[in-house]
Amino acid sequence: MKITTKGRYAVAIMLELASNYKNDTFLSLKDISEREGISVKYLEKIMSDLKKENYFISSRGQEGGYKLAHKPSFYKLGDIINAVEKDMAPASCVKEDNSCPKQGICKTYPIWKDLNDEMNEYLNSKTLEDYMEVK
Amino acid sequence: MKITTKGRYAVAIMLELASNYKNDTFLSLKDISEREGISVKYLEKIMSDLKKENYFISSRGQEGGYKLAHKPSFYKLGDIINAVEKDMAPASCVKEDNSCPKQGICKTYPIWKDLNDEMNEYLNSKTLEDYMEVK
DNA sequence: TGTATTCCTACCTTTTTGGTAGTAAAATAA
DNA sequence: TTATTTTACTACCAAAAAGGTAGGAATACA
Repeated sequence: MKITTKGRYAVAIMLELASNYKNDTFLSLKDISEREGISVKYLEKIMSDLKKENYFISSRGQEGGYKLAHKPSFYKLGDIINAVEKDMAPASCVKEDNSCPKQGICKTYPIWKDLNDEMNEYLNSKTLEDYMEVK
Repeated sequence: MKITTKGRYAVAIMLELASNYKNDTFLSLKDISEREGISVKYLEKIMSDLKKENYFISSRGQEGGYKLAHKPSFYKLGDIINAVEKDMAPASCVKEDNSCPKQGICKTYPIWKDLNDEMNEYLNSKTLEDYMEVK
């Protein structure tokens, strides 16, 4: 039931960028790498997933890097995690494209459904702003 | 973030046994296998994990099988899942034996902590009785 | 006494995780 | 203009976890 490093690192990256939001400067993966102890290469990979959501503005070359495209309160934790994580639901049957043959009969379905709802309610009610460090 | 088949099947098995509780007869893995579509061999493996918790009374041979040692309301979903699942916490840092070097500094810790609390609150507040079919 | 069942220990294949490597493209500082 | 820095993109790979199977021994009952 663990969230993978990808999901956890994605949130860490986004929090770093959120902290830098008011500066309006580009933050490089090298800087994030040093602060978070994650290789630049792995950060790149995670960024490529997050990028699809049009989450940030980037610039190459010296003084380049990333900055958030929106303010921190725009980014829900659930959206960030779902962007990089394959499968967040406790069971695949609670998703829209449920193809389980026991659909409608299964007695455990309500359990995973309720758990999924609990988790989503929490993850969609919180944004980066809620967990930013106060400065 | 998915719960593995082991965790999901464990709950299904326990619900089957809960449904049979009032009969006070032994329910065999063969019967559960047929109803749930899980091989007897895999059921055995899951049972061996659950057994450590002294969850049931068993009998071998003809007319043998398992029955619950306590009434359905005794079994919390969280306990059942934790008995078979290696790691239920969204991140290992929220557990007692946390050995993360960034302990105390990490800005994402509160996120996983809060999520873990939400999940546990739900899973420990529900028992088999809450999800048994009404007959 | 035969059969049905639990019990116990290995083993195995596939998928997922958690990365690394190499190179191209672009932006900027000098 | 040129060297450097940084993002962008594609491939690859090793270790761990998931999801089982296989084979047999022990035991209870009909």
